[in-house]
Amino acid sequence: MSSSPRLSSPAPAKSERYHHGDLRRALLDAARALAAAGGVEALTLREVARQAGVSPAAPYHHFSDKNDLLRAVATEAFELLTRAMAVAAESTDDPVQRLKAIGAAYLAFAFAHPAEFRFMFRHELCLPPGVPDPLEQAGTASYGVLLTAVEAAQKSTQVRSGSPDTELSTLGLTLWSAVHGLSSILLESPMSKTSTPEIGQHLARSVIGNVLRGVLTEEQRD
Amino acid sequence: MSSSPRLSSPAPAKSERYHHGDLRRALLDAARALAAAGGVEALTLREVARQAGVSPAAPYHHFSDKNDLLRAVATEAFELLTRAMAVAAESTDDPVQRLKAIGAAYLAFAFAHPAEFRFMFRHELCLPPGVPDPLEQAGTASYGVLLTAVEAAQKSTQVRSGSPDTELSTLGLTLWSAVHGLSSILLESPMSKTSTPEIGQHLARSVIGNVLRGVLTEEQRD
DNA sequence: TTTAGTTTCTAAACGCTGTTAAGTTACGTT
DNA sequence: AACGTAACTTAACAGCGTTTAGAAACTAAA
Repeated sequence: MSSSPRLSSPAPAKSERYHHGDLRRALLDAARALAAAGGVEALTLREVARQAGVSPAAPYHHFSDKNDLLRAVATEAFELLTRAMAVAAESTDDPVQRLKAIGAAYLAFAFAHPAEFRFMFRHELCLPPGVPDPLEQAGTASYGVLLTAVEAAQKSTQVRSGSPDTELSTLGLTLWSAVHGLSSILLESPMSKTSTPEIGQHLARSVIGNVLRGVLTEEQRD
Repeated sequence: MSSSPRLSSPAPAKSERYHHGDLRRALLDAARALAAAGGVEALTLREVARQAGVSPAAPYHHFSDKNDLLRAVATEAFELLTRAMAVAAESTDDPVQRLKAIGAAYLAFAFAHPAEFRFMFRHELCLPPGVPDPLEQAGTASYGVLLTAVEAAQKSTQVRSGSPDTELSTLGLTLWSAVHGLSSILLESPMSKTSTPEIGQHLARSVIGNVLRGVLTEEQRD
């Protein structure tokens, strides 16, 4: 008994304990919830602390900065995106369909997490060059899923001839640009309120189809 | 003489006059300069007023809000973009080359005005739906330049057959997505410091070429 | 079990921001 | 010349990010 006194006294509610337990996790979750509810401009460090039930200075023991907190949220969002793209990639064995599935997953992520998507790519979040940057790594990992699928598609289908620029990097960049651009436009445009995720998915299929037709010889229908 | 007393007394320096003359213009210019120098986060309403040599409350006689000032800056940026795209469209008579020129102009604008480009598309700048929004109109005008060129290209070249989705809107959206996505990625990516405008132009040509190949029957080389 | 050391938090303050209210100055008109 | 209006200033408010100093709780060794 005396060796485990904690069992005798019931654990107080997290909000009443002086030491939070996992404040870092709570701060990240609160930040995510605030961004989802009111956009990035509603994401205040003081409000995050308030939601977690701690003082305004408490977050500074877990994040060096407000930017540091935002960077961590963005990094986790990229990890989620990477997983979603990887799951989509495993949904089919056909390389072209796989590319379409990855693009659809990308757009679905943007619609599911609009607030995070809007600041995941902001360059001011990145650390200065030279310093290892988890956000940059997480973004590169997402891009890597696409690049792998592009490479597979290139091997299995003939790359359109007569085009000197259809290297891996250019093909991947073309696809990433098209899908990222579409996601941004649908998300930021005023018409985004009227456009449902279903419309977005349909447009994504069309846009990806258009691009793939330009890049691969084999034509594949929706 | 008495009818034009201003000529007798030399006009005092703008900074010394109580009435600024054209404070609205000065605020817009100062805002643009601040954004160009230090990004959007450096664009403070108080600093804008400081640069214009007026008190922090003065801007409120010309803009209802900080957002209102930002919206005006973004609107003017869209007007500049529209002009640049229109000029590029007139640079050639070939419809496909015209599309490439417009895309290159878009990317060149993004590189020339990165700070403005980064917030021109933020949806929180837009007015609530229903209210006539100059920013939305200016953006639609830019898009219109592209749509007109796409329409011309569709008439002059055969649209690739067997694709049910190659309507005007989808084609335009595909091109806009690809070019906008590429601009965003090049601008926001950490590698953007190393990528020169020339590299960007080259990538733009490749990406647009890839997309056009998917959309139009006639193949045209760079 | 006490003690020392370290981590995690609070309280209070700083300068900055966007914004508003009330008062002042200059302009345009009659 | 006087008045009404528009453009500005001064002063203040709450809220923000951040820092400093100190209190509280956990950890581990004596």
